[in-house]
Amino acid sequence: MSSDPSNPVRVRFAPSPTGALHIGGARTALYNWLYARGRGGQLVLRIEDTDRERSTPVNVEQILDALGWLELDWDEGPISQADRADRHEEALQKLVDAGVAYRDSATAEDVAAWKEEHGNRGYRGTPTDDAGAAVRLKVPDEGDTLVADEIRGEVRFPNAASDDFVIARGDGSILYNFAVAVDDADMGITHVIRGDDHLSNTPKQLLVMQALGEEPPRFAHLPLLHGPDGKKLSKRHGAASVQELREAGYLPAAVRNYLALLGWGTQDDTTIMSTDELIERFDIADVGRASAIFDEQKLRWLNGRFMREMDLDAYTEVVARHLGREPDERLRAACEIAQEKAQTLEEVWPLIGFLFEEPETDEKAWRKVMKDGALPLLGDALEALRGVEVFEPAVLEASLGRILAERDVKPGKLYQPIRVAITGTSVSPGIFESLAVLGRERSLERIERAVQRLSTDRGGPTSR
RNA sequence: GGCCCCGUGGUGUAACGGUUAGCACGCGAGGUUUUCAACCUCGUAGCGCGGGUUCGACUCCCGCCGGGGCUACCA
Repeated sequence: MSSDPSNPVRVRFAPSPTGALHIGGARTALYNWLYARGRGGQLVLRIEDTDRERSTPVNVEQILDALGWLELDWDEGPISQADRADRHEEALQKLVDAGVAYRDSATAEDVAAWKEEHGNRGYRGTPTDDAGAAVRLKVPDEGDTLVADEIRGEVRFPNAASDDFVIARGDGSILYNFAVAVDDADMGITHVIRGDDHLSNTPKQLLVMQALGEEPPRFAHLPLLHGPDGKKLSKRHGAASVQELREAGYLPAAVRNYLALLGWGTQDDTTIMSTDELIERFDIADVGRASAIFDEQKLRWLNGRFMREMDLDAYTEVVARHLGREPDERLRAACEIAQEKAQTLEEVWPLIGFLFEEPETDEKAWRKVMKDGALPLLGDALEALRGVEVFEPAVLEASLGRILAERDVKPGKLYQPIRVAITGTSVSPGIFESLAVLGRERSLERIERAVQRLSTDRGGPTSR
């Protein structure tokens, strides 16, 4: 686990630049980061800003933003591939001059035809002088290209089955498998940790590095992530990107913990870990080989654990940021009584909203709770609340408790009507705490209103 | 078609050539309780299939089945 300071670990992460940071990509980034941090190295980003084929808008900012939210830090690699063009051209020329790459005018159809004739073998082209032809790398006919994968072990790819693949288009622009190999070498990348879908690309990149005479990095290919239906994870599976996770009210620390556990586990069954502990314990060699399904339920649970363990100031802070409010005293008081109940930041407001604005009454809850007996009990409650010395939970509990004894009713008979009266719903923080934070004046107001409505309903046509 | 990867309960995982196959989420039951949560207790459910190797396979080998990836002048 020790790192050689003269040869620092540099792991690189290359997210797809076409949109939001996908959850699978986030896990890859996290593993890269944990591994780098655990070795005293750094995470290096390589983002392609060119996407000519699909012509989708490239959104680098969005990805950097998501990584920042996850609280991962990085070293910026080449963001603009245009800036790398000279270097790519140079490497390409070197290979052509050395005769390990050659121009070939064959088109995709030509290659298909060639395979028709030669069977399922790797395509081998015919060198041409045509300067407008694509450049292909020569792949040996014999032997295997060996990928020494940190997770999969040694994987062999027979060279004979591999095409002389195109590394530069006819117009001179270079292709991905060539560009990454050159960039990784130039950036001094020591480890490439990425999705399984790149395993088959690895021999190509290895071949390029070999031809260039560069020392290849170590590779680790992670199992892919799928949605609950077993299909590739996508939008229709709910939250599929880091941005959506943030909007749903998850905490970065919880997301890191959860993502780390998606493909990796500890031998002693530890589940909840701080990020320092993750860094300490994580090793890429321990990552599993089977693809995993992203299931939000466990994330919710884990997030709830993290939220409950925060200290009140920090909690108030993140809640305020999520709600776009000021973390003032009132919000702090609201957070205090709601903290143990919410699993995500999104769930906080429904619990405390009644403290900030007039609640809308949940009619279903009203009908369920405002039954016979509610009216006189609410009357008693009003009286008790008016007469109470200080509006504090313990005092309120004692005072309202006396009504229970006098009337000989179960607690729910009294507390649920009060709850619905002041919060509008049957689900809220503790009733005494809720009353205390809401304050005497507004509590009385809302209960009076409920009493009024109850009285009216009784005499109305809907009563029996 | 060719090449490659993968297969432990519903989900994420742990372990091991020999254990009653562990833990967590979920789910179910009970407890606690002013609602909902939280918390506590108990429970539920798994080694894809078939051959080998072995005294003994979830574990090693082969085949099959199933899932996935690559097979672009995409990244």
